[in-house]
Amino acid sequence: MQNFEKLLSKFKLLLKENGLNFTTQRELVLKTLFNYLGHFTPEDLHMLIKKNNPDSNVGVTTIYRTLNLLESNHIVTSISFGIQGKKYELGNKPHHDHLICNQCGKIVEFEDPTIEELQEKIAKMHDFKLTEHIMQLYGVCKDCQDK
Amino acid sequence: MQNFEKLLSKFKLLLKENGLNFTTQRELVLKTLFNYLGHFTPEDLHMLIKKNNPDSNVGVTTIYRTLNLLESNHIVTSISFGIQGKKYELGNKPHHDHLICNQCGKIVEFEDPTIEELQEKIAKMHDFKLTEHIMQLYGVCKDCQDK
DNA sequence: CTGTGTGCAAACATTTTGCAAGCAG
DNA sequence: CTGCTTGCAAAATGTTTGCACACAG
Repeated sequence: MQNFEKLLSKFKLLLKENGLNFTTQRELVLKTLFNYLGHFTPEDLHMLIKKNNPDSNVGVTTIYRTLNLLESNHIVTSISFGIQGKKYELGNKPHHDHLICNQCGKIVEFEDPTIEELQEKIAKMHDFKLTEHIMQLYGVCKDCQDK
Repeated sequence: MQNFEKLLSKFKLLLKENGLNFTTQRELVLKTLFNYLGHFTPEDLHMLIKKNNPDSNVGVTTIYRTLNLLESNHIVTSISFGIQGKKYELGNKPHHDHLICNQCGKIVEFEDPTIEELQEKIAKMHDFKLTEHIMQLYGVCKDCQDK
């Protein structure tokens, strides 16, 4: 999912299938997530949208509702980042986990197939059928260590 | 840290060192955490304490304040369990992670040194100095699969 | 037109804070 | 006594809901 048009079509299709309408607000949320690839709280998104679209008038409520809608359709993913709160990211990347800097809040993504395998093994040992997992490494990034 | 007396002494010492007082409420919180080893939200604890000590009168506020105090002294640890919210557990066990059942909410603890090593390796690759990490595997436990 | 979507305000749930009164040392 | 602690009520957050109006199809 490299370009916005594709993503938008997918979203429109999903809406249609569920008898929902395509609206400016919903498009704005999706577009903002796409343009500022990253991790946002609903409030972050709200402010970003307002800043970039001063003429539009999108309420926080709509952000929450749209994010829930997008999440249940697996277009975005939500993750809880401790003190930073619950954040959303566009779910168009392969599965990955996060490294978080305690000082500046920077979030770095990484993948590690070996860990994924180990997780499966552990789940099996305890007779769990795994559905998802969260792995977050907290620490201090290079930049902050140098300060 | 296998018995309550030891834990209590440690706590009292800590209080003294910081010029804080030892009070019934603080003891109750610690005792409850010790007696019901598990994972509790502040509200869980509040209710447990009230139920087991009908004569005492401990406010939610105190629970929060005491948990923060215990956490900053590394006597308890807090973990965010997604929809289940933030929970606290006594920090007297070696480091471990959690398997959580999406259906019944059961929480199973496990350890895996290999994963710990891999996490260190990943942190190093990204020039992070690791301070802590969170790993939670969500799935369906044996009991719930059988239903 | 009809039904879905929206913003607003109010309701909620959870956690924090200000304060006067209550205990520990 | 002195000052740390407490419970209460109020405030602060973050999120959800009810409702009348607005808009998409």
